[in-house]
Amino acid sequence: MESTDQRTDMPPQYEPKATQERWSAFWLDRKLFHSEPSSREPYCIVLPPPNVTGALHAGHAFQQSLQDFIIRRARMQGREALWLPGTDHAGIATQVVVERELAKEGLDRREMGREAFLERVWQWKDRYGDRIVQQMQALGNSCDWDRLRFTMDEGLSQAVRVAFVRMYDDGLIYRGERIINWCPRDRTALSDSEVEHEEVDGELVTFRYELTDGGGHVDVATTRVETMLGDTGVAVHPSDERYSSIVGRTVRHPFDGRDLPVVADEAVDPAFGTGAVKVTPAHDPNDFEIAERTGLPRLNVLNADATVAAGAPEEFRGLDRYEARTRVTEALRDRGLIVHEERPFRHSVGHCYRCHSEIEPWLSGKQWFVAVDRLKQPAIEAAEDGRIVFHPERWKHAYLEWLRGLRDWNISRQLWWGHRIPVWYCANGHEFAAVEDPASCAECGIGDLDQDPDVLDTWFSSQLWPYSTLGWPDETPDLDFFYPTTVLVTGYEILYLWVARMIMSGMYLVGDVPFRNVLIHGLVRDAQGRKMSKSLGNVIDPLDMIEEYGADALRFALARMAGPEQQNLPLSREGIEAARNFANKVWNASRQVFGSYRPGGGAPELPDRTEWSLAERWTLSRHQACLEEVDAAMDAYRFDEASQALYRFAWTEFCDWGLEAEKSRRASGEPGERHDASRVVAWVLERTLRLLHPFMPYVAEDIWQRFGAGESVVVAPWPEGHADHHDDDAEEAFGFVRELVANVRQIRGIVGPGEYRLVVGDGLAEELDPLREAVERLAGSSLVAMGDAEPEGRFVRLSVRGREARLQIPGEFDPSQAIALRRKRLAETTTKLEGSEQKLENDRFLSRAAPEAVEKERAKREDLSREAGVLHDQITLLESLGA
RNA sequence: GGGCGCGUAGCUCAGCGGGAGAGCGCUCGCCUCACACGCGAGAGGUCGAUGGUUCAAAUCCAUCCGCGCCCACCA
Repeated sequence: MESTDQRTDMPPQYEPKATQERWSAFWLDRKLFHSEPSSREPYCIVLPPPNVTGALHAGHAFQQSLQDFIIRRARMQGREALWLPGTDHAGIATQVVVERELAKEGLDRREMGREAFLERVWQWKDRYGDRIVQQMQALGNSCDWDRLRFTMDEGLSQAVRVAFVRMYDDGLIYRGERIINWCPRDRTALSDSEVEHEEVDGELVTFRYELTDGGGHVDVATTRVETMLGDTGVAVHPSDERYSSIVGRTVRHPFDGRDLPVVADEAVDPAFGTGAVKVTPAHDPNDFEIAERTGLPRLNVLNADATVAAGAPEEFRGLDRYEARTRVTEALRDRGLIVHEERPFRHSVGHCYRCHSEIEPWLSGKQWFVAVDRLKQPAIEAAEDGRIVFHPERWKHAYLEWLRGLRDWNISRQLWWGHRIPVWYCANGHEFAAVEDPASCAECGIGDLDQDPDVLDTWFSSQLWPYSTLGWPDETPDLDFFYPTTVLVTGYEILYLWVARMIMSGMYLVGDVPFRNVLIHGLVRDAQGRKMSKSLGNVIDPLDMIEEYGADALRFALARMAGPEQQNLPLSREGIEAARNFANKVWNASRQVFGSYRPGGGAPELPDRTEWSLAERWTLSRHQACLEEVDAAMDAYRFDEASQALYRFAWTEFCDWGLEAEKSRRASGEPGERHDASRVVAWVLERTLRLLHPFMPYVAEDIWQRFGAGESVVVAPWPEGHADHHDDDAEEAFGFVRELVANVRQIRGIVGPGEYRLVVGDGLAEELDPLREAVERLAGSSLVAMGDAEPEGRFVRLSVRGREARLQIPGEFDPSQAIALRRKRLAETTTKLEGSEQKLENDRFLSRAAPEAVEKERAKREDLSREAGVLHDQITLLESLGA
């Protein structure tokens, strides 16, 4: 037999760093993560592409770990498992980063011009685009790196154009002049989903419009006084009798003398404020619609940077919007038109999801929109009839509600970095969309063409991700084989921004759902549930954690908190450390096993059933239970449960009892016998490593390789269960042993070291005989049968599961001495306890102590009280031993 | 305004109709020949409050209190 000692190169502590480097290289070298269409069952996950210029954070680490757990298991289960990675160009985010870089050099993109600027962005991308990919690899992600894609690479850009043109020609994309969400800082339009609403403490100002004919006035309230510069009317409810006499008349604008009609419209709530509302069509979506219905004109009084524009009276031009607010209020006050000064008013204001500036509802000129009415119906049905399943299911309802209320999607951005809108305008006023850059007008043939200057919303390309990465619009073998993908793993924060749109576009462009399952997870927070932020100083950098504790530890810690119902996922250094300790535990269990087991060719094989000891039967039974739990949990995407089951089995069952019980058997005997005695634990270990591999691939691989059972645990078969390993008798019998041992240990802990003898009746002795060595080792006592006779000396009666035993304690033991010691300590504790109580009492009467100090004192009293209880119990036990 | 989630051991959470659990932290004893990133033994909870359904409720229902999130064209 080949007899190399697998343990000689296993140090007492697992060393993650070298292990990770070694096996990463090995996996990539062998292309174990590469996948092609085959006769196997397809299993595909597309990675939600992180920002190409971003850095890997704890949220990425978590989300990607979940995907890796899934795909590694699927691969072992014999599926053709593809995890397709990539990065996103992230329009605004990237453009802003590069603009900031340029600003350091004193450069401005508008001065550089579009082409030069884009060149700089590409340089940036080439320089930093690999960084996040390398970071993803450091996690141990088993992505098919040969298929790495980027939303602006050639193929995906082509997909964007085809999608656009198809939707344009089908009337689903149109250009229109509507109120949009404008970010004055990024100077671009945003979709509704990119606006975050926040409650803000504002002020409600009521001011007065005098009727032009001098016959009275009407008061209106607003939180945005400055927009009154753009008012073109006043609206009241049609059935509001207070105002019926002034409908149709006009009021005079105090600053520029314009006459503003008073109109009637259903949208006005008569119960709010004065029941009359100023109408600013160019700066408020509601007002825009009122103006549409009533024919009021639109007057734009803001520039793109939210300063007051030329359409406004001269005295306010050029002012910033907030400054204008103050100045307009002052001007109104000067004219005696303020009815109520500012009243505190809490209302919700939109903010840019990127830069957090206040969003300006603005009439920016023509923008491009996707009409959603025809797109959303199939997307609704796909979720309703279960072609797409949400995990947890409650997100389905959120998704459906959002879709039902969805309005047209603004997709044009006034940026340069992104997919330029493939629409051209000719000198004759024709407009057309084209996949390839045209040389002449599609309608009149003249060559004088201008391409639309805007680029598409980043999410327009992202929504194509599940199929554009597989080759769409071409009907590639990949697309045919892997689409629809199996499961999408993502956070709830982009359910609308991204997930819903992938479903809508996938249904429309490809004709089928983009994925069959959607796994929605929570957000990674710190141990106190707070968001990780630099200002709080609570950021856990996954790369630091990998450096310090190893990738396996980080992954396992992430797995353990992956409960699906949580919105917050607390990640702490302590949790990662605990996972690191677990990896080390597995490592050392292997050292133990390889101390006697000598791998032959192939995986360990179980000896014949008749040769299993009780401890082995119990271990195999527990292992089978563990396997079933892991399978059920992973099928339900419950990685917290799966990792918990593995932790419990590997540590508290396999190591603490399974391995310990076998130690004595292996300690004695010849080398050959030792090997035989290890076959069961070796078999269990090898299979446990396979179960552990999706979570802790590096340590699993490093140990697994020592069995010489195959190329790599990455492609080893996922363990099949052995239902016949369930062994209720062994569970019962060994459970009894565990309890008996625990009882003995408890007494030994109190009495102290020495020679103990566990004395049992003949019947029980016979039952325990096969376990004699294990029991003696675990309990630290020799086992003797004495029939019904009383043992000599001092002993404690034990009653475990209805069976009686007596533990004879060391002859030299002197209870009175032990009791005296305990009594002394009890007296000390009691004194301290009384002191503590006295102190609390004094503090209560004098109420002078700081609350924190009182709390601390209370905790101290609690501790002392508990200690006294424990000592008391010990004294009682010792006294029962008789003096 | 509409919807959703959460309140269980000091901390973070699992359990969701019949035994109150895990990790970390804490106390005590141990460098026991795989592991001190360890071993053994402990302490610690009226499962947010009230009422109801049930033979039985942390677990189901109702109300309330306290956190948090999402959606919404609240001037």
